[in-house]
Amino acid sequence: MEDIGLLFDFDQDGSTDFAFWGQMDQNFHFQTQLESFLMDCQAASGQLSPWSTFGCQSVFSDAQLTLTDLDVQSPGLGVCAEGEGCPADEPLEAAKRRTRRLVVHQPYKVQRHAANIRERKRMLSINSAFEELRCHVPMFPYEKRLSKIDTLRLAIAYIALLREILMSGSDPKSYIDECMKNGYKNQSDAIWNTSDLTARLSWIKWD
DNA sequence: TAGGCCATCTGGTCCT
DNA sequence: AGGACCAGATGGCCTA
Repeated sequence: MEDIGLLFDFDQDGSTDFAFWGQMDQNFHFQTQLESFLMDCQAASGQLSPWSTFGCQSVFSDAQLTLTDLDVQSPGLGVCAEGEGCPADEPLEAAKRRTRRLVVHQPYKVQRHAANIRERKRMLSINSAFEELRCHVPMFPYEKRLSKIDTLRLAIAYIALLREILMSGSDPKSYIDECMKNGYKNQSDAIWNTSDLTARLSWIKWD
């Protein structure tokens, strides 16, 4: 039984986009396992842009085994070595050809890469939440994308103002107009410039 | 060119 | 033990 690791760099930027590792014994059916894994990758890549193309390069320059080893030990796979001018097949085949098999002498490295990938996915989900939040805070039509910190601060100020409107029981539009005329005094300590906030709200269609 | 913003990597800590 | 979460470090990109 030996450890193997597969590292995928789909966008060919030199960093690992997906890692897969496990143990392999004599009965290990490499092709089946790899195909099923690549199907997972394809499914995942649909959600995790920018993984749009398959192009794999080993990130371990000191890999102990190469595609030649893979060829010998998994004769059914039909892979060819880099630079052999393989025909352009569908992405799955291309990925298989470019996949590197590694004997993991550095299990920490592989685990670290897997952790990096998870962290990247986590950050992607946070960023998508920020995008969603940006859609719910008042923006000027001509305004460029808000930074994360500005999005948070504006959201805080916006929520505070909405609460005040609710508490006042008055019509939102006239409340905003009044704020524009007299200057909005925020009851909270929101960092966001409050006159800027009311100006933003004046763009909102309240009916 | 400095400063702001961001993505990524990394190691530490907490949680399941 | 492994994954989630977090914060610090770093480097790239953009803008004033």
